[in-house]
Amino acid sequence: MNRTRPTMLDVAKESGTSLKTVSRVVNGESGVKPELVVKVERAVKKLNYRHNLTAGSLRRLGGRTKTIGLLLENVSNPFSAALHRSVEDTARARGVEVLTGSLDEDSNRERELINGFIARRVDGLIVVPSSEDHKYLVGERKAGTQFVFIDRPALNFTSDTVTATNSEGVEEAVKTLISLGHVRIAYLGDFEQIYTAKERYEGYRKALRGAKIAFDKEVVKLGFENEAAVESHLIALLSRENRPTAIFTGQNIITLMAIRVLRSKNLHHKIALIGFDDLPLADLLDPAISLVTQDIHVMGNIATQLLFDRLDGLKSPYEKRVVPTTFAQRASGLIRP
Amino acid sequence: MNRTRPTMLDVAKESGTSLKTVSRVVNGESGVKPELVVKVERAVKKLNYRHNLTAGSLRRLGGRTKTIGLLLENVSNPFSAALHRSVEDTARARGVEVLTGSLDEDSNRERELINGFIARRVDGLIVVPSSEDHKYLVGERKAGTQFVFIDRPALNFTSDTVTATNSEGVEEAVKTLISLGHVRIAYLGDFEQIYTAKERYEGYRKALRGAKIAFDKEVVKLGFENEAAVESHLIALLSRENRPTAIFTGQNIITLMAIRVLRSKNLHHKIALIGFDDLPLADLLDPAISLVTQDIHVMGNIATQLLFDRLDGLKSPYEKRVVPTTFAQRASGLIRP
DNA sequence: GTGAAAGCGCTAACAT
DNA sequence: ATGTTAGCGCTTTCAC
Repeated sequence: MNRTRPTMLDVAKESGTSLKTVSRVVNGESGVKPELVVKVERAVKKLNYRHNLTAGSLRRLGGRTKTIGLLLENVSNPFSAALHRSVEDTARARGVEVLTGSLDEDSNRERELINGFIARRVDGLIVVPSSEDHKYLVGERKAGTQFVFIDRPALNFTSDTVTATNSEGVEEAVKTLISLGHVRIAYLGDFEQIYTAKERYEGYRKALRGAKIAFDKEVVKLGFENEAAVESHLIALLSRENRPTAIFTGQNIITLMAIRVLRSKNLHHKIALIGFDDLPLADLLDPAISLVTQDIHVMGNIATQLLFDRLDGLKSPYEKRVVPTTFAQRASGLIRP
Repeated sequence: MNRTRPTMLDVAKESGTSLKTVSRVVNGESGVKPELVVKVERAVKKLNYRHNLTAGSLRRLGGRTKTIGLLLENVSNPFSAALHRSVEDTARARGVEVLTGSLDEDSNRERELINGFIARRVDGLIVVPSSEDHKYLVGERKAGTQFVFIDRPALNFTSDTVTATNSEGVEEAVKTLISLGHVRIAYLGDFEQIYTAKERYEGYRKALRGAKIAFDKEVVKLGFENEAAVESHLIALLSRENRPTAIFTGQNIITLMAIRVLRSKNLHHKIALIGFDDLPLADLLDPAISLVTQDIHVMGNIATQLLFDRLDGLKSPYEKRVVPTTFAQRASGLIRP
């Protein structure tokens, strides 16, 4: 516990060289006589020396720690977890480690975590934002910390951003429902404050407008406090006389709930359903569930690469990268009115 | 980019106090006159000062960084992701951040990541191990880094460990199959080198032994190179004349494949299936899938707390905590031979 | 090619 | 209650 780790000076003494030579060897710098390299390496092994990167970053020009931060909605949801993996893979190739945290749609938590990560001097941050104002980051960027936003753009803060074609993806899917003859198409999504929720909802409205279907607010609901609220809303919706013949769900938890409720009412073969975001096993359900999905791997990869480009000094205008969604049409989306 | 962040000295000058007073205020230490606190806080705000925790840890007794490392099998698989979240929550309550990494059952990757995290001077590590020998950690622990193993124990390295009742959980489930009259019960699991795989398989054998059912190696297979191998094995298994009447799958990807293959052969209502590990939507499939699941949240919480206890100086013998599994019996596990 | 000295931003130890 | 000084382990700078 209290024994302190050996330092470069200890290694220098053990190997009969100097501090600086040890530093050169440990950092793989060229221009050290091979026999000294061997001596140093022997001493490193003997003393079980471990380089202290954090001490080095203190003096190093630019102060880089080779650590980045990743802020997700919730590390345990499948979308966040997949994003995490793709960021990790891209970072790994560069010897960069990643600090992670869950924001739970809480703007205070966003600020706390960003502060916590900056206190640990991450080189940059990849953020799925949970707040509605990011101008507090201006000072951080000036101080050298880079930011890339993913899934949702920053607000009041121009920055590199990677998003999906939320609106277009939904529009395409809803259009297929319309082409099957559906007119009363319900839409259940997240609160409009959430960028992706707003975009997806916009796609739904565009599809209706394109087909000249009158908008019916009775079958639209945005924002649910919890899963139970989704459930009771669906039950009410399906109990109406003039119930919808198709449902579009703008998020995976809502989709899940819709599957459950349709089933419990034995309507799963009668009412069409298309959801946004992937759902494991969706193709094995009866009926198989139609989904609009995002290419998470590509999104994470682009975001991480963009962050590294900025850290490497890229000075071009901030980029808005948009990654196409995929429409997996399956039986639940092919049910006719 | 190149502008350097303000330091405590800058804040001291700006506020007309000294370095040490700023340090006291920033660290929330008591015994500073309220008016000085105000002055310092004003200067902090004005200069946009951000405390540098890594610099502090260099001099601080014990050298703690308030950062821990978490090594998982793969951050994007549901088990790892859930574990991650529970560790994060427990760590958050203490102001500790977490560095994460995926090992992919690769022992080299385990050493690399542990070295990388130690180079960043994490206070401790929570590890789902992927190697077969951990005596290389003895020196690290002596140097002050603490370790807790989760899901699987360390080898050749005595340490705190949190595991589930793998064997007992499988035994109970297989016994219910036997009680329904099944005799030819297939077992498909992971390679025996993986601790949990071995334990689960042991539970299967115990259940057979207890019922005096002769062991039949024809229906047992441990270890698959990839998903396709699982699939082809299952197809062969189910094409036999004397095919099994029930299947136990020791891991979620194998369970998934079993669901798919049974369905494609239209045997999903004829052959019983029970799997290990949770599967989202399992209760919505037809038939609903019986599963033996782990209480991941509890496991992560215990492991993290144990790590903090050690960091706080707990000197008692290393603990082996075992968390009970749960058997969710559903239709697929109730099919009779 | 190698080393000595200074100093990164902070906390510890010791004044005052 | 506040300030001063040394030094954590490293990289930089510059001298040899």
